[in-house]
Amino acid sequence: MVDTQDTASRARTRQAIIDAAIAVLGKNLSAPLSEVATAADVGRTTLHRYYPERSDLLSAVRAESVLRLERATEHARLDEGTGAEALHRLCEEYFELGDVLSLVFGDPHCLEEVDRGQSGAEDRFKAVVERGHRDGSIDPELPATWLESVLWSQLYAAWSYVTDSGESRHHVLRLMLRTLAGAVSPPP
Amino acid sequence: MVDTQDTASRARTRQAIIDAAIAVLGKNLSAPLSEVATAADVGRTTLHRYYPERSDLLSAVRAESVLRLERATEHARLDEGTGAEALHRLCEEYFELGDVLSLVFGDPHCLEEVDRGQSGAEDRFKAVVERGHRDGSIDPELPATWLESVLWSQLYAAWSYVTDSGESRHHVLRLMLRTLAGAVSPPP
DNA sequence: CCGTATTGGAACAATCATGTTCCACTCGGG
DNA sequence: CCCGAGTGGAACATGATTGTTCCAATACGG
Repeated sequence: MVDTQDTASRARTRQAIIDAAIAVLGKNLSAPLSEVATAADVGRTTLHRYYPERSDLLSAVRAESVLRLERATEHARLDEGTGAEALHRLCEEYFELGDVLSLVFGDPHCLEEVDRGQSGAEDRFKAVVERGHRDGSIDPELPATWLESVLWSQLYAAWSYVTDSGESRHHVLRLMLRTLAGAVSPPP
Repeated sequence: MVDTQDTASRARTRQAIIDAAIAVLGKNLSAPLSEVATAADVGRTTLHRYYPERSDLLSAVRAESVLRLERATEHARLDEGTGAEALHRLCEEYFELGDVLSLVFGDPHCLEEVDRGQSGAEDRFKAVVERGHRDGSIDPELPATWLESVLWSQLYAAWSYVTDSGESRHHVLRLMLRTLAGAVSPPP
């Protein structure tokens, strides 16, 4: 924290470390730091230079995840169309985050962080669901908190399915959007 | 393995260890053995007496999980009614397994184990889904492998929701069965 | 081309989970 | 009541991960 300034070179290294950390720690949150270093194509010494303690790296990784989630949420334009349509777009955007999904899903602390970091993320989600309840696109018996769980678990399931079933991202995204649409829509 | 016999007392201790291990390792697969021992209300020494190495404990825990899954599967009477009804019953039964869900979901090795242990578990599941495709109760665009992912992720989400939202098991089960029913049924 | 910034490797201490051994305690069945 | 099965605690060795230090090599900008 001594110098907030990063030269171009340092910025690149720092980003490489974060990216590698998201990938490695996403698969296994208690993976050794040496693995992260290797994945980042960086010496373990260098890693410690940028993030002296493991917890520092974790904080940075969580912050980066929050950042990407915020951007994705913006892209989803949550206040347009029906509630269900908004959820649909939100899933499309989140799905693109790839490894971040595994990380956020596997790290209990991370979701709390998202709610604190992103101003009122939880409230915004709740608002979307309740709009869906009113406009008839979302089953009113399903509370926002439960749908949040469903959304995250499906995203995680879909991303895992991509990585270890070999199906194309696009195809799996279609599958997930279909099951999710069915899950939230009111029964006929 | 010297004596396959357990006295009543040893059997009780062994079971306490397994139960504690399922609970603790379900929350965190790389939790230290001392935590398992504490949760089982047993000395670390005793734990090592029953399961000399960590891998021995893991094997035993996986075996117990497979056993419980087998029993639950039997109770579900997979060959009765429509495919969707069979899935519905399967979820009800699996949901009762509680902590086992977290464990199986969090341990990649465990599901493979289930498939090897339980004779053709994967095939039986596939058969149910395909029956559902034919009888019109399950959307034919959703392959069995994807539905298996959805089922497990929803079970995990539901169980987590119970443990850290405080809602009653029964209520959450209802929520889950509703979202799952919507997810698998063909679109109107 | 020079000098500084950045890096990677080696060697080290500290910590923690694991696995082992030994011994004293106690609980329960005969 | 007594004896053995079962247990728990303490102490120890080991290996892996973490965090630190120092130094030589290299890359990069001026």
